[in-house]
Amino acid sequence: MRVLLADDHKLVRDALAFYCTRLAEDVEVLQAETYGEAEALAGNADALDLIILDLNMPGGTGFDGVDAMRKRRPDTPIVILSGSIRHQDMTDAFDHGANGYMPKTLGGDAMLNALRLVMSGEKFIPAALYEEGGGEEATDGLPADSPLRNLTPREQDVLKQLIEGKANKEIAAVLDLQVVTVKLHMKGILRKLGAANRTHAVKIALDLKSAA
Amino acid sequence: MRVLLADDHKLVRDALAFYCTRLAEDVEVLQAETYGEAEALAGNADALDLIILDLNMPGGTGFDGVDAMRKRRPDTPIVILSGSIRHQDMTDAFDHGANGYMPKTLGGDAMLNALRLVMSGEKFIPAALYEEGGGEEATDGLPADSPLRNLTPREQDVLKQLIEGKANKEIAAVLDLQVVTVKLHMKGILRKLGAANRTHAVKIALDLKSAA
DNA sequence: TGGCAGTATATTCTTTAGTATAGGGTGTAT
DNA sequence: ATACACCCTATACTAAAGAATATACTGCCA
Repeated sequence: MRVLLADDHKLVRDALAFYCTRLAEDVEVLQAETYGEAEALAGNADALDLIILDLNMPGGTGFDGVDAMRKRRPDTPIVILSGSIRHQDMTDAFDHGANGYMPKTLGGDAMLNALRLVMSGEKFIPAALYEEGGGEEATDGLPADSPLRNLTPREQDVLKQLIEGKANKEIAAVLDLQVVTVKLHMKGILRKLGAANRTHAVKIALDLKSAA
Repeated sequence: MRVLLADDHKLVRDALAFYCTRLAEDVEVLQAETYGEAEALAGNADALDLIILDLNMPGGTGFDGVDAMRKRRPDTPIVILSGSIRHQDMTDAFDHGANGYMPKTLGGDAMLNALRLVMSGEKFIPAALYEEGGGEEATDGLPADSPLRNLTPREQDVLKQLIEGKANKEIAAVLDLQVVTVKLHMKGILRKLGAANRTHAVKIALDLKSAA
């Protein structure tokens, strides 16, 4: 049995590789540190029984690596590894053809069994995905654990303007601030939402709202 | 290890019991033909590692049997067996505290691995449940007069990446273009959507899509 | 065959976005 | 009283976005 394992953290790779050796009698684990390496390995390897991809790797552009891998290996089960349990990430993963989404918080036995399940042709959907859908809403329509709740009032003001597509200068004019101050709050928003830039922040914020 | 197995069809019970014996070294399977029998067994048995309940048993009134069993055994994983893959049944099952929902169409290996997964503390959610919600759209579902239709194919490619929050450099990498070319298409997008900047364009595009 | 739309690239430029660091002003809770 | 979180501003810098112009290749249509 051959497993392709891609993660930029050596520690995670080692732990995962150890689990993988317990999947069957003879398991060969091919390790990759980047999407590029992973694709190269996937191109060379004769047969693969399982592909494990970390979602956040340097040089990785979201789900493009997943798409590329799915295209290259249409029939090999792909499991997405992720540190987050963001609802959107999970649905995105399955929309991009993944066969499983494994939070790194998953325990060893559960992880092992999840991998077995995927290899037997089923999909592994973490309970968090379902529970999010059935969760109750707070009074203003946002889930209690929404990252949007972590924003300070001023940051929420800025975010509201940002979603309208306004530039920093315009936001500053509306809120009667200096542009530097808008940038300050913007930085807080990007950090708290885990966004790489303002446009990304808009997507994340709208996803969170529509999910609520 | 002790498993409680309730199903009114002897054939199903026998098949399941055989699978259960493969779950571990020494497995004791307690079989029940009705909810009443199952509850009696659950009351007597000292320890149970897994409970498997058929959804449609004579005398069974929907999920009442599940509720009763959950109340009697708050910490034992319960897997619901069902011939149907009705979406409502699945969500109901999880709402009533089930740890898994197994369609009888599930293959042997997959079934075995699903049971293992549940016993390791996770939930087993069949892919059918998710796929119901995440159904794909055959066409893009856009109105014929949508401004999005005025975009050239390449501009739509760029817009798609833009909505993901990607920077020009990243978009260029994904589409195998130079950054200047991305900017070219970007300018076309901004003009055709009447957007002042890329973030504004995302808002407009998402508004148009959600309105469709 | 010439015009046209779409695609792609290069160069140059100005503006905006984003990071970093530093400072000072509120409150409020311990 | 003194931390702490939030808020506002300033300076300085790098990176990215966006505009403008020019060149060039394709396919298509009249």
